[in-house]
This record gives sequence, C-alpha cells and structure tokens, in this order.
Amino acid sequence: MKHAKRREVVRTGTTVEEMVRAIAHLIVTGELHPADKLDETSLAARFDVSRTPVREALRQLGAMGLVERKPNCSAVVARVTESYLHSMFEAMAELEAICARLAAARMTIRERSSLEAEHRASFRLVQEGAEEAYSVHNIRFHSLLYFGAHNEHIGELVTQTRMRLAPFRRAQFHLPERLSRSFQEHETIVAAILRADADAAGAAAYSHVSIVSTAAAALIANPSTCP
Amino acid sequence: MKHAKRREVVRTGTTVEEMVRAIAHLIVTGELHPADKLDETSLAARFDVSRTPVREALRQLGAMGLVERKPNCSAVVARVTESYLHSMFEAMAELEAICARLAAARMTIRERSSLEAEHRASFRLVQEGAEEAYSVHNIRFHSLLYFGAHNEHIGELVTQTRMRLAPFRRAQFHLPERLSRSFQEHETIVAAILRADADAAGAAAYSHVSIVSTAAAALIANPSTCP
DNA sequence: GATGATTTGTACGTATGTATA
DNA sequence: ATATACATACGTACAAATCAT
Repeated sequence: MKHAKRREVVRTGTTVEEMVRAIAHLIVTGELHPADKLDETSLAARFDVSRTPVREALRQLGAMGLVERKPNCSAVVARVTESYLHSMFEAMAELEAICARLAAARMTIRERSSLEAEHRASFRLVQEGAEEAYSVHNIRFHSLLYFGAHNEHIGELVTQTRMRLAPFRRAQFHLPERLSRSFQEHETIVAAILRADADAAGAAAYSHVSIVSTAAAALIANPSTCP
Repeated sequence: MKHAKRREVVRTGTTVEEMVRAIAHLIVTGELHPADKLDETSLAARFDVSRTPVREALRQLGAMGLVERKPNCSAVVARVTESYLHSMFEAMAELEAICARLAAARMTIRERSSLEAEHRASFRLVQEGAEEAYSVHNIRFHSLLYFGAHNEHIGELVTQTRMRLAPFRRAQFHLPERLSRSFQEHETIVAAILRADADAAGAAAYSHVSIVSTAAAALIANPSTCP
C-alpha cells in the first residue's frame, strides 16, 4: 500500500499538530527518555505519515526546548546539564512565587473560592494516599494559581518551564510523606492568598518548589557523539 | 535557471537556520509589522530557496511566538491584544527584577567591574544624545545583568520575552530625556548591585522597565479574518 | 453560490553529510 | 583509512483548502 490512509477518522487539525502533541506526550509522560533518538523515518512509519510533518513537528518541539536538533544528526529528546536543570528549578520557583504574589493581590472572590475548594478536596486524596489522583489535583491547583495571577505571558512561561521539567521530575515522585508535605505547603499558600498577603504567598510558593535536582544521572547530558 | 545557486559562499548553518534568523530580524527590527502576511511562496522566492525550509522556519518562529500560524492560512507576524502586551511588559519587569536580585548576590568581582565599566562608558553617549549607540549599549548592559544572574534558563526566558516585545517597543523610542532617565535608572541598579543589595537592585530593575503600553493602535490585534 | 486562481498541506526523490564496519 | 550504509536537508509534485471574482 503506497499511500497512507488516515489514522483517525476525525482529524483534530493538521498532521503536524497531531505529531507535536503525540511526540510531546511521549516525552513529558516519560515514555521517551532524555537522549532517546527521534528518528524521522521511524517516527513517520510509527504514525503512518510522511517524513515532512514529522520534520516540522521536530522543528517546533526543538523551539519549545523538548528536543535537541543538530544538523545532519538524529534529533534526540532534550537532555540538560545538571547546572541547567538546577536553573530550571530555580526559575520555576521564582515564577511560581510571582504567580502566587500576583494571585494574592488579584484573584477574584470566585477564584479564591475555587482555589480553596480544590485544595480542600485534595485532603481526602492525601488520606487515601492516592498518588495518581493527587498528581492530577496538583496540576489543577497550580493552574488555578497561574490563572489567578491574571498575566497571560507569565502563565505561558511557567507552563513552558513546567513542561520542560516534566521528564526530570519523575524521580521525586515516591518520597515518603510527599503527599502530606505537599498538602501542608499548599495550605500555607492558600491561607496567604485568602488573606491577600502577597509576600507570604510568594515566599510559600517559592519554598514549595523543590530545588533539589533529583533527576537520575542517566538523564543528565553526556556530551553527544554527534557534532 | 532551475536549480537555485547558493545565496552565500559561506554557509552559516542550514538553510532553515538562516531563514529563522533572517525572518526574525525582519520582525524585531520592524521591517515587518505585526499582522503582516508571511507568504511561504513569496518568502521562498525572496530568499531564493524552496518552500520547505521556509515552512520549517515559520513553524519554529511560531513556537517562539514571533509569528502566528493557523491551518490553511498565511502565517502573519504575531499580533497581541493590549492586555497581552501589558502582561509581557509586566513579565519583563518581573524577570529583570529577578535577574538584578540574583546578579547582586552572585556576580563575580570581574562581572561587577564589567557592568560598572559598561555603564560608565555610556555616560558619553547620553551627553552626545547618541540614540543609536545608546541602544546598543543598553542591550549589552541588560545582557550583562542576565548573564550575571547565573541562571541560564531565566536568561532564556527574559531574552525570549525581550524579543517578542521588540516589535512593540519602537514607539517609546524618542521620548524627551529618555537617555538621561535611562542612565540614571541604570545608575541606581549598578549602585545596588555593587553593594550587593539584592532587594534594592530588584526594585530598581523592576521600575526601570516601562510598564506603559506605548504601542501604536495599529499594531494591536484586530481579530484576523482567516478562520 | 459556483468556479478559477492562489496558497497551504503532504508525499516523495535525490544529494549530501555522518556514522560504522 | 576507505568504503558502505543510513539519516537528514532540500527541492519538487500533487492534493486539498481558501479566497476572489
């Protein structure tokens, strides 16, 4: 069969968009690890498209910082040096702090209630030790914070940073008491925001972001063999 | 002549990289204005390459936020709403503040000297009213700040934001006393950094970034006609 | 509203550069 | 070290969508 048949009946957009989403998903969920090769031909075959959309997707993912591309060499899932990883965690802390400060100052009544509700609802998950569900809550909680800051651009920066950090967060997932500690830190942030104490909210959000570079050594950049 | 001859004898990289640089330059220097159409075929003809590298460059520029791309519609130079523009200026102020704070705490002796030297050298430009030269100095000054923060990722975020803001800064270029005011603000920042006063440096850097949305109305996003 | 012109989206071929036996 | 295999870079052809008349 020469011409590829469409892989889905309903197209969600262009092929390139699908590829960007698909590949990004593989990367942030950890199905592909840093330094894994992203061979254009293989990806094209795997998703049953031609190489052209794959190339464009890889180019876009490169600009997003999720993949590394050097001329004439296979693209690879982005690796980072230990120092760069540290800089991303620090940036994350600073950005979260900004969002928390702004949120404390700007959130509407309704937004404050939503944040409090989301937080309260997570108490049960902590008691049950529901790691997976808590992780979903955690993302919603932080999204409410970003949104509550009422600054679109900062929201994009923090989301982008969070995505690039995703492949390196996996390690810290199963620390003892992680859930209850996280919950208590959220508690501090929420309390500060509810009383509109911007400085306290910022400080709490900053210290909530783990600065420790917990990533496995294997994920850290070993200089690639390719020029 | 069917096959394109190389436009340059020495290739600086791949064609796509050249296109990204070239188009980005047109955008940030204001030769192309927000909402200007970026026709793939025209660009390909203009730079004497095929559409393929142009497409990939546009995809990358899209991910960088310099151009907008919707399926089946011409790419256009990125427009922003007034509120988004404001959010970028605010983000810029926050990021500059972080850099200044970190720089005050972390710059080496040598880096502090360089910053001071760069600043002192600009005094002459202010006296002479050398707008163009001062603008070059200004970029170097801020780059020293970003670099002095010793945080690569934050450096990338602030550089990226600065680039996206470029097409909208043009308006504020010729304000009265702009140079001397800028110089005095730099003075405050430098002084704070030299005495390692992080908070003062951050505050000074924050207020140094003009929050006013000075862009001409024509540059602001009017909803595009294309789906 | 239908039709032709223009432009984007995707497939594929060939050349060139890199890695490997 | 030379040659072979293989992956990418770019050009080009065609299909599909959009816009203008």
